[in-house]
Amino acid sequence: MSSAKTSTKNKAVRAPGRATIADVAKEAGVSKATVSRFLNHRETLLTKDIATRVEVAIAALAYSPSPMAQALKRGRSRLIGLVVADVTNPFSVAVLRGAEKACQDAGYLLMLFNLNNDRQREMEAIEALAAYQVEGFILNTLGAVTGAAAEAAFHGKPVVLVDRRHLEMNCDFVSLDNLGAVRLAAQHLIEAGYRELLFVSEPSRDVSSRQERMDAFRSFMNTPARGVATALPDLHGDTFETTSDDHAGLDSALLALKKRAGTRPPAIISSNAVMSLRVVAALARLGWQLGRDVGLVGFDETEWSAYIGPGLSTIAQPTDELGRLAAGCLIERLKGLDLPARQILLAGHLVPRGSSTYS
Amino acid sequence: MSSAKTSTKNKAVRAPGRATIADVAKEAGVSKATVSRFLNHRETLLTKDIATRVEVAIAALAYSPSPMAQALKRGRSRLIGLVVADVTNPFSVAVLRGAEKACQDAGYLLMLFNLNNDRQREMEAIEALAAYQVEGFILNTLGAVTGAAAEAAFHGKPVVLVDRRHLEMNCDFVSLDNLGAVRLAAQHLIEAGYRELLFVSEPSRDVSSRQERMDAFRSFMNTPARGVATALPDLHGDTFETTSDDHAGLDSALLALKKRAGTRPPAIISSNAVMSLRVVAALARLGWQLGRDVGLVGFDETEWSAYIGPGLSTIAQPTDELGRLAAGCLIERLKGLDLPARQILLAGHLVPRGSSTYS
DNA sequence: ACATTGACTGAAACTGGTTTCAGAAAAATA
DNA sequence: TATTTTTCTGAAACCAGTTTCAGTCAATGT
Repeated sequence: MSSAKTSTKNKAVRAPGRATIADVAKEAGVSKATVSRFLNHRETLLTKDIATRVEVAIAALAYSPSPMAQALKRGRSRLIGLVVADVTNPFSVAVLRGAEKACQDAGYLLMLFNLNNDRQREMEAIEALAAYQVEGFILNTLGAVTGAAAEAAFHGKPVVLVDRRHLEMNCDFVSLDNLGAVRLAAQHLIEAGYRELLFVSEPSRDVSSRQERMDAFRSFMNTPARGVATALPDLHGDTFETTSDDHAGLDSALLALKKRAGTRPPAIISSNAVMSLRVVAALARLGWQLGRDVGLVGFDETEWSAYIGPGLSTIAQPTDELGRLAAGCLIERLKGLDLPARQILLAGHLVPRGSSTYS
Repeated sequence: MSSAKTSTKNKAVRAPGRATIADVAKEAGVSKATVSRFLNHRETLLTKDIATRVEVAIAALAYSPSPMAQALKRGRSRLIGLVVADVTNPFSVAVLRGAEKACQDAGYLLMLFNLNNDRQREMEAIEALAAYQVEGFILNTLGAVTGAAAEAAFHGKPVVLVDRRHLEMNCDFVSLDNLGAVRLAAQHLIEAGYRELLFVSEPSRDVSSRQERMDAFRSFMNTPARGVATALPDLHGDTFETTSDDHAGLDSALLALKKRAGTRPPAIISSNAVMSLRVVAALARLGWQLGRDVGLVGFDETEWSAYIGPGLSTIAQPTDELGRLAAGCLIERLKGLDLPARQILLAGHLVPRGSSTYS
């Protein structure tokens, strides 16, 4: 048994690459199977003597098993695929961050794919990630991959949708409670004294969260009993969608809003941070003062919200929590729990600032 | 030869998972080796007849090879590891985006690891990525992994540093031309009429870009001949470092600055977007008006820069280009080119706005 | 003291590819 | 036509692990 000891050091030369399980086995004078057992079942089914021998060998060679090889045999790669429509969106990044943290804690690594808002790339992304045997997907996308194609690509692997739901897909969904959030924003503006409201959004087609927010706004404005404000005959709301290049359209929509409002300043709800900035830019073009000439509440709290003009009132989303929950849902399923599809809606909260102060 | 045709359809049942090379081989009535040859050398060394048979089989089974298995055998995984100190930093995200694009174009996928500014995690990150056989690293980190440990972890794989250089590492480095950028900012403020300058930065220890910017500022202020302004006896500059929780410290530094400046408004250069916001917050606490009471030029152009107060003057970094170049450098090396370590410094440009208008 | 049981361990097969090696068929040469 | 060469293909080994299977050995039962 001590004959192996003689040749302890003369084969550590294998220049490149890392030590393999075979190296460890040789070093410890045992079989690959035993080393593998040590790795996976260490306490049970291994003699203390041999276990320590393997342990020493592993330490000596600084061995760590190749996840690639493990993935190949087990089919489990400890990888989670994250597809984001647009990394530039601070919301996406915040979610990404939460998800990344949860994954790290659970021993998973994230593979990232950014679509750059290109629908074409969605299928590509999912296939690329699937090829790498990711065990599950977190999707914040346009939903271009549906039906049979999706089934094939996901191949039974769990999927969690964040912020944007795809109706055809029966899977977990984690998002802001858009209905409640819109109500929060509208209620706040009404209580602040504004009567003429406009909800502005980027094109809502194919993006469920935008649709939900617009629908929620319309429904809120049409409901006779509006909480605190039951009898406000002069209250009126409208919605407006605009693409990122159509400055003129946005400007004229705002002018029309002003005209409708008469002497009283109107107010705007913008559907996300990108949209908020576009509104702020439009107001700058028109020479209107935020808060004085027009009220504004924007979805998405950011680090800069407080410093735009008199401070931008926002609906803050629990982004970190959303990301963590998304990853959490996925990991639960990866542990084998066979739950029905869940919808998790988290409440947002209002951060009132100068932009929604009627004066 | 046509006997194989009879059993074309009866084994397509293998419920889960994707088709393997063995399936394709069976379907086409050839060996795995032949299929592999088709995949890798299609034109050469394969009869036209057989090639088409394989091609058809591949199409029929919607086969695509497993990158995992390929990685295992070849040692090449088509994966690039990206380690970011802090995904919340818009600069990091912008770089990430550029890098991701370049990687996609070259057929690589990014594996992302976020350190959340935790030095401890850096080694962890690199080892995790190395375990997955990433072919190279793009690092925007604290540089906690050095010397022998680094050698072992990187194992000869190419590394590109972005924005933050680690002196001990001899590898490609892509960054803003900090010297030029600082000069741009300072020159601009001086020309605008400011005479008392303060460079504020987050703690510069271990972050080369912050050090370089501070050094550049000091050296610029000490140089007798300052371009346009040769004889400005009242010109004076100072630097200040502050942690993110020390509001009071920043406030008093600004008060001291104001005192030094006397009747004339002083000006500030902030070393990145995060710092800019902290300065803006401090100014809000002190009740000072940006531009009127104090000038400000901040590093990093963002979507919101234009809307902070009278508009925040910035030094815009070519972030997208930085990311693309970083990935590009790496991919070049992966193609086998054996170049010496390069330093690529890109010029920033000034975006003047209201915050640096002396009035 | 002998049979049976149980606990450990190693050899070998397997994951899904690539590559070497050697053999068969076809083409080129004598 | 016989021999050599070339071209193409398949069997098998390999990558780095896991898992099954069968066998060794000591401990227990009778």
